[in-house]
Amino acid sequence: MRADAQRNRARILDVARTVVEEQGTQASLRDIARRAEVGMGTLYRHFATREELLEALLGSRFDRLAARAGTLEATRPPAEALEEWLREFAAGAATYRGLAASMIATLEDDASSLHASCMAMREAGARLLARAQEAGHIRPDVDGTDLFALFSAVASIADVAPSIAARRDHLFALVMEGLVSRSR
Amino acid sequence: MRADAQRNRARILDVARTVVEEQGTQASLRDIARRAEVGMGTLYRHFATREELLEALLGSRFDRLAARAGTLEATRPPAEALEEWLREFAAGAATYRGLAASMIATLEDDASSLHASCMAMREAGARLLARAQEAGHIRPDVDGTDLFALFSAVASIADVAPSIAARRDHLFALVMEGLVSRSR
DNA sequence: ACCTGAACACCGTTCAAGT
DNA sequence: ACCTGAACACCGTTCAAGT
Repeated sequence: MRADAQRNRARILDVARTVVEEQGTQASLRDIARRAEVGMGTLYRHFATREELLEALLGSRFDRLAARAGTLEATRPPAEALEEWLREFAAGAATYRGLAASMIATLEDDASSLHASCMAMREAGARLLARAQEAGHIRPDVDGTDLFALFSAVASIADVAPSIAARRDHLFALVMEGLVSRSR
Repeated sequence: MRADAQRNRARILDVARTVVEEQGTQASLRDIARRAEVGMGTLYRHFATREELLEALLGSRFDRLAARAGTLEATRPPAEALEEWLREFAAGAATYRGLAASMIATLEDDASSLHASCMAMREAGARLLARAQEAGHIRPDVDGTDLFALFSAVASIADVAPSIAARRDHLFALVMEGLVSRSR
């Protein structure tokens, strides 16, 4: 990559981080280009879609969270590992406004650049879920998609309604309760 | 109201119903005006905000659901009344794509034309919740806002991801499980 | 009193023209 | 190779001009 291209790419990512922090994952791409002092075409050349930009911004976080599931699986009892992972997942989903919604969109759209890293992360969580189910802690009629859907749903609504954001943890706890086996 | 104004209003509402059915609550207002064969100014004269239009489209549904809570309270045992009402609430939230999200937005925005009717409906649900709590069926640490947040969250995510829409009922059931008292 | 549609300020996306 | 910025097709919202 040419040196000026490299510089532009870095500038765009830098500015994008700030703008997404301010406006959420639906931030204006035009605004990002403007503030990076770069033509629209340059932004599109480096990131052909909004999802490519988000992947560059967030992909490593998803990878880290996927790896984290492996660590927790090796070091903690099943129920505790799952709960801790979900706590970290929820915290990650709150990184940027709209992120939970972007992750949900990824479910349907396997052309999305966020698809692969999100799926890997979901699958890592699903393994912790399966382990907790084998240990009898979690209802057997729940799968990884249910888990992801419920936690993402609560995260995405909290993004949109600040008054609900205040009770995020409580809502996560209530959802968690619903997944726990009745007879232990 | 002048006769032509009355006709225009009716036309707009008619077309809006169709377009919102097609595109969801975020439907293009321009498109509605176009298809109603009416100037943009006319649409704005009759419905100053998108929420006013939605209220005209949906207000009576909310009122009906609020009234339904009273009926259920009078005719069914507490737990059953709450569950049935939530079932109907969830079905209503699925009327239009984006409706659950619009209702959630209403929480923060008390200037919204949907605010009053939504709040009345939520309060009706909250009364059923309180009754089920007094009967010991539902955890005491849940309030009407929790109830609304959780069910709306699941409804709104199902709007966005068809693959999740298929398991709506299952997700509602899981959430419901989380609200039920452990010791009965 | 009410209606129309152009005007304005924004998008996202594409692409001819430049270096 | 890469960049620029105008062009295009859309928005929502407002408002002068018409009837």
